[in-house]
Formats: sequence, C-alpha cells, structure tokens
Amino acid sequence: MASDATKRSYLGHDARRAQILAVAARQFSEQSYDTVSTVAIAREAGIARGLVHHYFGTKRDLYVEVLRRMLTIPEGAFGHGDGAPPVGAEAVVAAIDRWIDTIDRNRQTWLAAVSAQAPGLDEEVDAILAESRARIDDQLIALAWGSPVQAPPELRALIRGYGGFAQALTIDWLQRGEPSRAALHHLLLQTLLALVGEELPRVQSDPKKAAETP
Amino acid sequence: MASDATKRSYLGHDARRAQILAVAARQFSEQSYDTVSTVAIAREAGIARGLVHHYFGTKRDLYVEVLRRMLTIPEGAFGHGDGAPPVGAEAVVAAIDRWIDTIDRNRQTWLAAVSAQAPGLDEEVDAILAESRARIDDQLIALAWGSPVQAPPELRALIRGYGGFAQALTIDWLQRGEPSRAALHHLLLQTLLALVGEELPRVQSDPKKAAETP
DNA sequence: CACCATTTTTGGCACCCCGCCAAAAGTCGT
DNA sequence: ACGACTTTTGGCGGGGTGCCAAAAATGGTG
Repeated sequence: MASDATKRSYLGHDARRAQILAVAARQFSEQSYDTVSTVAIAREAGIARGLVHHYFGTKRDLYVEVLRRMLTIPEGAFGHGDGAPPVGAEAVVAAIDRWIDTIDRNRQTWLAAVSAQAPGLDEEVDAILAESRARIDDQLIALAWGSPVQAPPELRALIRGYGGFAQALTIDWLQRGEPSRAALHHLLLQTLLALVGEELPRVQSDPKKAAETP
Repeated sequence: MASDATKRSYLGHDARRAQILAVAARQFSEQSYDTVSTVAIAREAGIARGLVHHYFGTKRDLYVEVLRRMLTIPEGAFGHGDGAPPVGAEAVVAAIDRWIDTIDRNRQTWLAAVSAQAPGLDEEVDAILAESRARIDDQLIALAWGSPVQAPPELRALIRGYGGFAQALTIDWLQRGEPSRAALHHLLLQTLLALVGEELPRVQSDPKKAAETP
C-alpha cells in the first residue's frame, strides 16, 4: 500500500543523500547562500531538519558538496566526445558552440557556480573553483594550441584572462540578452583566436615582459 | 574630562552614521556577508546593536550602503586628474598604472567588491555593480577610443569583456602573485590595444555579426 | 536656572536558524 | 519472533535578526 505517492520513510543511505543533494542544489542555484535555510531544504524534501545535518555535516559542508557537483558535471562541456582532439579553427568553433549550449541549458546553475563566493574567504571553496577553472583552461589550451603540459606561462595567463572575458560576456548574454547568442559566439571565437594567434607572440617577444621571477 | 579616550555618547546623526559605516565596511571587506553579524559591528563600534538598525534598516541595507561606498570611491582611479583626457598609448599606460596602484592600496576592499554576490539574486546589488562597471567602461572607452557616447556596440561589448579579462588576472595577481605586477601591466596594456586596435575592426566588418536585433 | 521638546541610545521581546544528540521508529537477518 | 542495525525524529542550547517602547543625554527658552 505504501506506494510511491505516500512513501514517507527509509530511502536508504545513498538514495536519501542524493535526494537531499538534489533539493539543495536547486535551492542554492536559485537563492543566495544565506537566504537558503536547512529547514527549507528539509521541508521540500519532506524530512526532518536533523536528517540534513546527519548526512552532510554543517550547512556550509552541504554547500561545498553542491558546489563541487555543480562544477564537475559540466566539466566536459566542450570535450570532444572521444578520440584525439582535433586542433584548428573549426574545432574551436564547434567547442564554443557546445559550451554555449551547455550553459544555456543550465543557466541558473552556471550563474550560481561562477560567482560562488568572494575569493580568499574560504580555502575549500577557492580550491574547488580554482581546480574547475584550471581544467577548463587546459581544455581551451588543448583546443587552441596543443598539448597543455608544454604551454608557456604567458599563454596560461592569456587563457586565464580569456576565461574572465568569456564569463563577463556570457553573464550579460544570459541576463540582458545584450550580446545576442550569435554575437556572443562571434566575440568568443574571434577573441580567442586573436589572443592566441597574434597577442601571444607579441607578449612573448616583448623584452619588457620581465615576469616570472621578481 | 570627557576627552577623546572615554567619549561614549551622542556623536550626532552624521558622525555616528559614518562611524558605523566605517566599521561595517572594514568587516564586510574581511569576512563574507553571512559571517558578519550586526552584534559584532555594534561591539566594535562600542554601541548597542539596536543603534545599527536605527541608522541603517536591515543588515542587508547596511551591506548595500557599504557596497555603494566601496564602488563609488575608487571611481576616478584612472581619471586623469583634470583637463581634456589625452588619448593615446602613453595615456593608456599611465591610466593602467594608476588603476593597478589603486587596487594595490585597497586589496581587500576591491576583492570584496568585485565578487560581491551572485548576479540575478538582488536587484539593488546588481544595479550598483552594473552602474559601477558602466562608469569604468566609459572611462576605458574614453581612453582608448574617444568619446563614449558614439562608441559602437561592438566596442562596448569588447570593453565589457576586457573588464572580465582584467578582473580575472588582477585577482590572480593579488592572491597568488602569479602574474607579477609588471607582467600584469603588460598583459592589460597589450590586450586592450589589441582588442580595440585590431579585433574591433575585424568584428565590425564581419558579415556574420548579425547581432543587435534578433 | 529650571523646564520641555528633540535627538540619541539602550535594552528587551519575539522570532528564525543552526549544530548536535539522545531517543524513537522502522528494517533486516536468523 | 526477536535482537542488531540503520534511518529518522524531535527537542535543547546558543546565537543572530528585526523592531519598538522607554530611558538617557542634549539644546533651546522663558
């Protein structure tokens, strides 16, 4: 009798954990950290508040878990499915398109994830964000340059900045629609090519770079 | 007798307000929003907690005030003092240097301000951030192009993205020192010149841009 | 100088949320 | 049927927030 509709107990460790995580992910992607309350999560999940703390320790721990999940899922967003990565302009075009698609499908989640928290306040959060960015940068470098391992530091810096460039314009596109999707795609593509193809050699050859060691 | 050391009452409206605002600004630039408490602010200011709520309504209202102050003060960071703005490469060099200087002097405040909150969650916060960015973009456009009023939309988008580019690299510089200050300066300068000088005409002339009106 | 209107400040009430833990409720193997 | 185990509940203590009536200090006036 206790069928699906009224089922009210004993999901089992993993299932309950996953359920709470799903509810929390939705709430954290719609509200800010401090407006989300564990009682609201528990209410939406149909359980007692204590259970949330039983599976994930503190509210911050739960948030860290959610953030980790948010950032690791779309990791291969412009991964090329399989096989050796095709390098070249047409591969970049396809990758950027796939990238925009993924963000378009998970708008709120992506918005909540990229501007997760002020940097420098929480080491764990910082580490998660840094690792996610590093992985994306590696994929970008692989696409536009080649092997990421032998990438010069100047390229890494340019790609890092390009990530900020793309993030700013993508937020504008999602929130105000200001650069249209086509325009966004065009800007992202042209800028990446310009930075890697023209700017990089110029930055490298300039004697004033003087960087790396202070 | 009631000299500076023991003065314990009746500062007057404006003075008290300014004092609370100063204390709150310091705390909000060192901790995250939810770890800052009005009781801590009141304690540091040496007053009762109720007074904080008397001058600024809710804790969020106080935060909004702090944020507004954070973002309007360094507004003219690369303002050219006075007179007609000199346009050209050397002016851009000087402006970027002044800009980096200002951020270097107010590291924590700047870090707290730029990553203030996830976008789309609080209209008032969003508006403050957007207005601040727009003003900075205008100054950048004035520097690298000329009058901001007649700037083409493609340029605005590029400058907008450039802001994200600069922000990402500046955060890295402040937190890990990874691009040295000289390297950061070089990257910011070269990228701005490349985007405005070479990328802009290419983006504009491309027939595929198709943007602006859907 | 005493008095009153005004401003500034306090302290406390009611409510919500978090972290934790002992006890209750349900489940499973024997 | 019964005991060991897992899952879940409910409540306690501590702390933070928003608000408001009352108290304390101030300044002007006759």
